[in-house]
Amino acid sequence: EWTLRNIAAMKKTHRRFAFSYDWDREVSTCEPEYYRWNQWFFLKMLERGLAYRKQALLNWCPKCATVLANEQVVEGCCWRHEDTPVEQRAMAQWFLKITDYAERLLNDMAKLEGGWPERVLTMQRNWIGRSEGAEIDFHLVDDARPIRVFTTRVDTIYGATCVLIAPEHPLAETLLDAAGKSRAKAMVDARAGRDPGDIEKEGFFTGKYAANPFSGEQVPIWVANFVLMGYGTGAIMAVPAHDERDFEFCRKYGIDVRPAIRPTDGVLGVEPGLKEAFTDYGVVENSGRWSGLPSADARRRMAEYAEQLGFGKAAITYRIKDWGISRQRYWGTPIPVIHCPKCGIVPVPENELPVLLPDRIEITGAGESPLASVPGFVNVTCPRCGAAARRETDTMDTFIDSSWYFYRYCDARNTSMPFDPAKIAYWFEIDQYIGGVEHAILHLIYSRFFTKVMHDIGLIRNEEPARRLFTQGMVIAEGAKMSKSKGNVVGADMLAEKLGADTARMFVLFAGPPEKEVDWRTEGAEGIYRFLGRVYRFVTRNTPAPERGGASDAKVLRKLHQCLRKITEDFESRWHFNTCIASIMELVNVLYAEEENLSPAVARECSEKLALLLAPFAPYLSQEIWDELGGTGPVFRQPWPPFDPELAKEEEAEIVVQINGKLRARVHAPFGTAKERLEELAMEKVQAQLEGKQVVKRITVPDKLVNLVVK
RNA sequence: GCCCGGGUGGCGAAAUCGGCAGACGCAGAGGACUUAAAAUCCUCUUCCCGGAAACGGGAGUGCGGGUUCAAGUCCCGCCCCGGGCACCA
Repeated sequence: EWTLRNIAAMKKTHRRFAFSYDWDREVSTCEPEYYRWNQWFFLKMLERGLAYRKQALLNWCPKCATVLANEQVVEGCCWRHEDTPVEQRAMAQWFLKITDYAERLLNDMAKLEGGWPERVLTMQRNWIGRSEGAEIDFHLVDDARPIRVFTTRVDTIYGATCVLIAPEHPLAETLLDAAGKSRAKAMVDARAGRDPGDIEKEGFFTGKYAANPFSGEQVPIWVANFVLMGYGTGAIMAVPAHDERDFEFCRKYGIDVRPAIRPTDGVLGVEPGLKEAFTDYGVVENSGRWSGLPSADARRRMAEYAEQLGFGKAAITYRIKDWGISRQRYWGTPIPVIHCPKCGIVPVPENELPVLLPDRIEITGAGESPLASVPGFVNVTCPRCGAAARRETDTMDTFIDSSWYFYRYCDARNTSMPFDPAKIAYWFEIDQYIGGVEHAILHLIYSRFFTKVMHDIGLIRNEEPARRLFTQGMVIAEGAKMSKSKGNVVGADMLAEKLGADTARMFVLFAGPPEKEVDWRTEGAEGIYRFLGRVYRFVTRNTPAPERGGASDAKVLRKLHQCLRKITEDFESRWHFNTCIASIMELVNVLYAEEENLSPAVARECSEKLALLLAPFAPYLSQEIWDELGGTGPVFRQPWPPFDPELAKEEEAEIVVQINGKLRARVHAPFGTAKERLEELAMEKVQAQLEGKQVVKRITVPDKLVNLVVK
């Protein structure tokens, strides 16, 4: 940060530089003041209908004894306990309506293009999962009740040969007999915690029929285990001829496969020759008045038609679901509401915030929040009617804390607001944010959501938190990601203990570019230790520097300024600190080689610059050297040293001479030597190899290369 | 299955815009210093062929093609590894 600030100041470009570090080490999110503002935000959202409570099937981690958000379930397991499958539990829980923001979260990604890694944007796009289609009502033949299905391909509706509902679909309750219900229940249970790819498609006929509103045709209604209640309407029309999953299902149960789309340049597939579903767009066929239309037109017009006749409409479905924030943990911000038997859900008045955690509690892990067993916390009076009431005992997901901590940074001691909007207007957006990819669809989507909510409340002007995002690679130790929560960070600590913090830090930076994943090995660390020793020895034996001739001064100064240039440029752009360190090593190697011919002034200059160059990588040694040299104060108070492009310039250009693209020789010439002269020099040099050949073409890149094409 | 990354010496890696492949470091070999060892300093270290050596020649960036005077880098087709998403209708 010191280096970047200084470079920015030097170039007078970036006026502001804000950096974010791991939040739970910086702003303390478990302080009463932080709770207060978490709760304040929650109440604002409640006011706006963005926070709500509902009974739902939720992901439950038995180890954490709490529910989790969808984003926190990884391959059917808890994100903190990767081998513990989550269970489904029906509970009343608090949600934040992130789905209201799905469209904006998606559209505003255009602003992040270029500044955020494409990978992260793609992951968010997939997670939001916008899908355009139509909702269409099929009607029960018996009593005309509608079954609403979602489809992206209305154009295939004449090929629908059955309607499939999810086993937990509300209609199942009324359509099925006792045996059917228990089969449906078994399907739901069999699905829990398993990889969907491993589950075979299964279903059974409900005995009922529904009418296709377009064709009037009556098709059977089946319960199918691969239809998800949580997506779309929980019911689909199966078009086996044009959907792979439907095809597999219908073939298995002998349900009709009937084509309704033909390839644009082909013919309609006809039974029984159909071996697989044709899922591309094409031309609508066998579909009454719609036949002959291209798929894209039919999709649009059929949705409009359904809307006119009142049995459907164009619809957009998102994969993202509302953010479940209730946790049955002790450690978290209490959700500031009171349940009154008369008034229902009553928000805690703002002047009573923050609601704090009780001190003495017992953690039972019994499935209810630990707070529920503290009568002094639970038993309250309703702020509205004064009747005896119960305080909400769930606490908030800690991802709430991390969603806005970086705003709090700018005004951490404010006690009348979460922060002063004027300060945020000055600092934000964040110029550069740094974090791991593992947060692509967790923290990085939540904090974008929070930013938009705060914008809508009128607190901030920016609609995105960070202009640029850098995702550092993970450190892998014994095949597992190194992390605080896993507690396997010992490698780095032990290295620091053995070879010092400077060596440990520099070794990690030297291992590879920061965006790349690294396997944790300590084998090369001695090399860094040795290098730091070499630096220290050079400085100490040259302070004061002995009187010597300066024959190598120019050469050494050139290397020094090349190194300064390299690091300055790299800090501004790529952050490839491994090559920065390599270039300091090169400099030190030159210093060792040329030491005997170094004037005292240049030796001194190099020592000073080494202290500054090393400061970002090895701060302790750097300060040590700085003191040794008689420098005052912290080395970090010094400005970053500018490089002199003139001094960094090579004396002469080295010109590569190629024959037919193969390296044959090198010649030296002053920079800017004319093309003709370079070619002359090159021909001269490789004369022997041109014997008996004819030069048909000459390609010359000034100051770089001459390529002779010969026959 | 779909969408991203990536594949370069014994190892970590470098080559930033199509222009010297392997910088820098680890490991290894040899030498200097030392009674000796450690530490330090110096030299060598992609592979193959020739040479006592200096050096010379050839091959080479996962595989097969292509574009170009010139390809690790661009294009087409494969293989392998890592990550993300995944009965999302």
